[in-house]
Amino acid sequence: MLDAADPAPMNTPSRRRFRREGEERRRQDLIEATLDSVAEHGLQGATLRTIALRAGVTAGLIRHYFPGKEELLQEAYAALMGRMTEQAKAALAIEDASPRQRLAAFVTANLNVPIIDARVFSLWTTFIGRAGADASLARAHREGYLGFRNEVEAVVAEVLAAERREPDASQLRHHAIAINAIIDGLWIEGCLAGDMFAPGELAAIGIKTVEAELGLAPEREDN
Amino acid sequence: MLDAADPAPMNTPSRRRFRREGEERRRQDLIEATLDSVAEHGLQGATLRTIALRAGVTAGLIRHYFPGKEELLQEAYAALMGRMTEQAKAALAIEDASPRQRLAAFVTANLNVPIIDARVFSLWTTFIGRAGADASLARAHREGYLGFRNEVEAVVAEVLAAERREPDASQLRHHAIAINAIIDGLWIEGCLAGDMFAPGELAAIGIKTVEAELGLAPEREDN
DNA sequence: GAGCTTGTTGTGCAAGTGTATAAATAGCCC
DNA sequence: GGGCTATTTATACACTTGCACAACAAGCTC
Repeated sequence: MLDAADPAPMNTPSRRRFRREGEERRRQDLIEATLDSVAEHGLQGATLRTIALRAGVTAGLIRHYFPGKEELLQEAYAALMGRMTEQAKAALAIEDASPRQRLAAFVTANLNVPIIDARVFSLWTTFIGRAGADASLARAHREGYLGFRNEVEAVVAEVLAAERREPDASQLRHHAIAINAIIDGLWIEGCLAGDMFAPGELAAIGIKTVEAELGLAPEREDN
Repeated sequence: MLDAADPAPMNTPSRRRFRREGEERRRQDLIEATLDSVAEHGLQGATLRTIALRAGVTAGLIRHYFPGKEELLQEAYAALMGRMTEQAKAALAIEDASPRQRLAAFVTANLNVPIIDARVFSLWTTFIGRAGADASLARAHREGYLGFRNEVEAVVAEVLAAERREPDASQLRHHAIAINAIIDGLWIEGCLAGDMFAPGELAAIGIKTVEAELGLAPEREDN
């Protein structure tokens, strides 16, 4: 049971067998393994050896694709951010829908899987927590946030225009900030304690709250 | 200028001088040093030596007050949570005010310093990020969150009662979840990019959004 | 298939980690 | 002031970490 590392019975010094993967494939695998490691045990658990093990290679290989651990983490964070904003924006791109429907679809998309996901949340917190200290991280976040908020602001403008309302720039900005906050806040609640909410409940609350913020007449119901 | 660590000119093997502080004081200092270290460099940077240096003692002393690093971190987290919920609830305790005023004061308090603070946010993210993996952390958070939400729900009930409204339990719950999300979301935006908002702007948006969610008539203004 | 390139492994190392423990001294009690 | 005790320092140790580098073999080219 002990020392089961040697398949050959004799003193074969045989190395581990391996395959040469394409460069892009390896980088992708390493980045994914990095995200997995960070999500599971935080930055602490993301050691080169852990990452390599998860990617099915040995630690030394990482240095062949990345100058150092720091760069690997940065690329992993960039990949994460890219995926998140891409998914969020995709929800806005539905065709043949009224502005109000598109806004509702946007809220719904952001308050269900796969956006509501404990793994993504864990990654977000570990990286974003360092934004206060790391300037490049802070800038990356700010750009992503502003991009997101501008998307929201654009839809809000369409929704209000369809309602014959004419908000000025300041009001639009306030609406966008508020709606962004509603989505973020509900997203956190869902990620941290998804089992406390019925399926679709967060999305329903989100839509109702957003429409109240914009002063849209509710479909029906009182109080 | 270099090697100024030895006050005695000769080969004195003199140990570092020290003072015996009270037990409670030392524990408090160590916990504070821990929070500072975590806030500044994350869990990675919070080594026993770093913490001890910040607390003005040597690393070995920590083991005299805490069984191990794990326990020190747990106590530090508990202290942080306690302080946060205490501050938040204190804002609700103002006397001689209408329910609506108390709610507004609550929102305002949570969207200004010292609640909006990059250091606290950094601490929150580093600890909460591990809630997905660490069960005790998750439970601690859930209790704090539910306590907070129940406070909100109680004020909401008072506000609506003062308006002669009679929401049922489900509606109350939805309002509390939504308001909680609004505060959390705006809190994050303020912590991450406080300089993007004018002083008091977040609080103003928060109050407006919360009152819209509850269907309270705005003081004045349109659109 | 021989040979070459380079992706990949394995080992080594210095720095740093948490923990254990012995030595020293600060400050109280008499 | 002398002696005791527990706080505090200092050192040691086993272990992990990121990184450097030499050896190796996978798979292409001819």
